[in-house]
Amino acid sequence: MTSDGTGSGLHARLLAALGPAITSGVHPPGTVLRADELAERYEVSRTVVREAVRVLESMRLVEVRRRVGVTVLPVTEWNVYDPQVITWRLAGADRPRQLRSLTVLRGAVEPVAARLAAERGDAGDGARITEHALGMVATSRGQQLENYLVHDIGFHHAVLRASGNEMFARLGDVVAAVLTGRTEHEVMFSDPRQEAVSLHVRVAEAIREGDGARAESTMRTITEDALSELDILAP
Amino acid sequence: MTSDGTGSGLHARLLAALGPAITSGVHPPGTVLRADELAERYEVSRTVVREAVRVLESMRLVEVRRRVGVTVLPVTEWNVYDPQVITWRLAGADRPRQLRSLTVLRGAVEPVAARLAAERGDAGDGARITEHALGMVATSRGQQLENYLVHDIGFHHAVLRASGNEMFARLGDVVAAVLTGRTEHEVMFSDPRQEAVSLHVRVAEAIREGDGARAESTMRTITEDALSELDILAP
DNA sequence: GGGACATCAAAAAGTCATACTTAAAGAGTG
DNA sequence: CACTCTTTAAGTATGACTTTTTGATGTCCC
Repeated sequence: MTSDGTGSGLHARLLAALGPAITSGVHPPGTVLRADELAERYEVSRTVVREAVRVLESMRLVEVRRRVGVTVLPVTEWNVYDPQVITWRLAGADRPRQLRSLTVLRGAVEPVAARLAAERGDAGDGARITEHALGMVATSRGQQLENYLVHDIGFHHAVLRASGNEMFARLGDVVAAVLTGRTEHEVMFSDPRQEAVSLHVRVAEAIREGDGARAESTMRTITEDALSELDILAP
Repeated sequence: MTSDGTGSGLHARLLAALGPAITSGVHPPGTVLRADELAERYEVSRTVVREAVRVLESMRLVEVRRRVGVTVLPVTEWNVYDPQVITWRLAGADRPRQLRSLTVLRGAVEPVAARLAAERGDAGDGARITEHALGMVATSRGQQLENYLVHDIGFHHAVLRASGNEMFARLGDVVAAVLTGRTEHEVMFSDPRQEAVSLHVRVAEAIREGDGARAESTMRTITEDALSELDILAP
């Protein structure tokens, strides 16, 4: 398996070249690419180009019409929930905007997910969530950011899954990407704030106790903090 | 342009056959399809099959490995935010479950979107939203469900766009699909409830006045009503 | 003369068949 | 148990041909 986005085949490699090129604005909306030209430029067969283009089309990054070619669509058309598109955009130029959009989305979804987890989750869910919250506590001091991140991601993932809602659960990867990005790129030299850690523990408690309202409001504090943190970094 | 999902090319038609077949469980997870077999069954060339399969792969409905074939992935892998996947699932057997997931998602997102619309939206946004709310009022009596639906969709779409958040805005189509489905399939012989209509008007007012808290809580009432409505229909 | 409509040719994607390469699962062997 | 070897199905390349669409050319009628 290829751990990064780049698959094994030529089509996947072409996709990994074209996708970021489009989302980063190298080929701005309205640009028309011709399939033959792409085949020549990237030294692959038309077969390969067609497959990659079909995928871009399904992501609504491009539209392909006969006698015209492959036209890059405006951002408003893009399937911004597609994991690949999210990855490409997070890696590219409008990373800050993307990070903000996703954090706002988290702010809408995670508190509700926490409430549902408290109301509908079973003991196993509560245990998993608590386990990660405690893991965060254990790794919150002494420059163990990597391990802390694992538990942070695990915590949010577990809550989203425990909500029992499929759409929420699928946002786990998005949250993971945001948290990872924060640790990697943004300023986070020091240990995480103890206040943030304790909020996670309190969410876990509320969920275990089945207290939906408290789980929701506490989680809302967490997501609001995440948003303010962004505002401080990029006002 | 093809008004329905079925595109013009053979690959699109094959996709429109395979996608629903997978999401509806005709080919349950774990099923292995061979490309050659598909080409024969649907009487198309391997080129066409490959293009369709590549798209299914990018939706994470299938995984394709050499020497194995095209394997249908478990539901937990599917890109459930992909508009096409949503459409297919709404048209298929697990429509009720899908409708519920989406309605819960609406319940998380729309109230927050309404607050943001009130806090950040401009006069034009307010005007558009109000226009649709009034349109709902005007069409709420006398069996004008079709026109009512147009304004209902327009209202929610306008609020989501006015939120200024790209991710929220992209959920407009999802909401439209849910509302359309409700009108078409579920019991909705009679005129809409006046109470629901007036809630929309009040959200519009709150947004125009920049009252984020009121916009949020009123919208929350709307989405909670939508959820209870589902509970009544499918407990 | 000018606008509306029909016709036509070129361009680029769409489709197909074929030949060949490559990776990997599974059998067979030491 | 590890190693090799065969077989299988996907991956890639290419050439020939079809189809759609657009923009240009041209014609007719007002």
